[in-house]
Amino acid sequence: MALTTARTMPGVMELLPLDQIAFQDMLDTIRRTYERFGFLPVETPVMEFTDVLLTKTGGETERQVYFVQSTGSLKQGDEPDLALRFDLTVPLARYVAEHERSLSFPFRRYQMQRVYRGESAQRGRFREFYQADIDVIGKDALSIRYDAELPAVIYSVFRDLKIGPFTIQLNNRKIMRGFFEGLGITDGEQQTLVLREVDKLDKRGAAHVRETLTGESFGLSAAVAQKILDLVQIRSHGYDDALAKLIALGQGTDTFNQGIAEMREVLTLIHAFGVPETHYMLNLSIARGLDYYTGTVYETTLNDHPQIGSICSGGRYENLATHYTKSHLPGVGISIGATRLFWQLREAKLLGSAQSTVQVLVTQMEEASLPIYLELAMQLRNAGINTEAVMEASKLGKQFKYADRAGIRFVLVLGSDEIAKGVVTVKDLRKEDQYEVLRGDLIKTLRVELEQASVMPLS
RNA sequence: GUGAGCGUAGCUCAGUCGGUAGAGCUCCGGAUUGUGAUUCCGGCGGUCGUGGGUUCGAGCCCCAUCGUUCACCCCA
Repeated sequence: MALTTARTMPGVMELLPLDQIAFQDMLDTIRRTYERFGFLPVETPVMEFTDVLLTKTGGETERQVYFVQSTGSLKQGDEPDLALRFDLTVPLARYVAEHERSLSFPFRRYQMQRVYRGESAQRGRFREFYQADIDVIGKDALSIRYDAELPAVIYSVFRDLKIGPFTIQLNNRKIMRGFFEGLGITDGEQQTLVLREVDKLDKRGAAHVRETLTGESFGLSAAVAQKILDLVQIRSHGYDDALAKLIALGQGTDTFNQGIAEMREVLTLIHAFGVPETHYMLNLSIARGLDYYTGTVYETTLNDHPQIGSICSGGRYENLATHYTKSHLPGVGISIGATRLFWQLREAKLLGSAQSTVQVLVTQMEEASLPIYLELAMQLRNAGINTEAVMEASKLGKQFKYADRAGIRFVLVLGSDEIAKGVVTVKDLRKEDQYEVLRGDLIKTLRVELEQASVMPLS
């Protein structure tokens, strides 16, 4: 029989167990922080009705959507009425609209699930990937203060992930749009196009942006382009500097003034939340491509690895669920692309090698003593220690090799010598060290070892 | 969706002028019957992406096709 090549589609991340453990640790850290800030868990189905998911027929999103169809419906030639979600914000809008009367507002939810996009294969781009989102949704209104809370969450998450220094970059679209208005760019569409172009500043450089803005498609004068560049090249260093730079911008259109006022309040509260001023800055070129952001926008980058790009982004939107309800539901949210983040951290060798979830391996010295090994293993499990017992007789060397490759740090050896003496040999494969302990002291000893191993892992 | 590059062992790759297919790593076994990750020895593993053409002869040249990677677009 001809074999089928075992393979996965491109753009999916499938991991070996030790990497999977590291990835799950990452998700656990994010989840713990979200919960610590008082966000509630939500899960939604991977599939949604097509008409619900594709309310805005934006060419770009529709191109990337995977449609889902049952075999029967496919044979009948029907159009698919289901599709896979491509982000968590649209399902959130549907969720809030559907359960509006049962939810308490402001609604603070977190959601960590996989989303699907028909991307063409490219480094760091996935067709299936995890997003870890938080959003705060208000009924009728939502205080600007929540815009300052999210950076505090972002700070805590990335601090706890221990992936090196990072910077939360802040901007407000009202500042940008208001500024463009003042320059005579009053058309909303045109403003959006300029926003997108300006957003490329850090990647492509000022010269490229200037060239595009003064080029055919935009047709802006050199003087106007220069004024835009002068604004969007503003960066701050520290809290006082950020406030000073905002004040120095002076007055402008109503939208502009409102943006400045919002940004000032957000900065003041971020300071009050205790986010160190080394970890945030104004970057007036940040715009985000998505149309629905209306005020504050965020982007977070790793200081030592700028090529990784944004590892967390989001912003304020004026109305979440216009397509599903007449209620006015403003919100602010962020999204961490967990799959891409993990992948790029691994590529950049920023992840230490993970240890197995198996904490202790009980080796099999003599087949006749198997009942003793099994009993010992159960005692350890009952004490809360993840324990694997070797079930098949083999050479001790093989059993050690197995433990080493499986990432199991502690190995117990219990042969006739130990049984006679009433002790167990504990070997630490990472420290290359071994010693005997009394059977009665084993659990206490292992707890101390495991505690030390988790606090100070040998990399 | 637009443009460019690359397809040889599980992985990374070599393969001269067109002359019957190679290495390293990995994996399995042994050296070592109570000790892994080092070392040494042995073994498993390929329809050279697929189809056609040129040729006495094609991994190599030509055409097509599929796959894949990169850039743009967009995005986490």
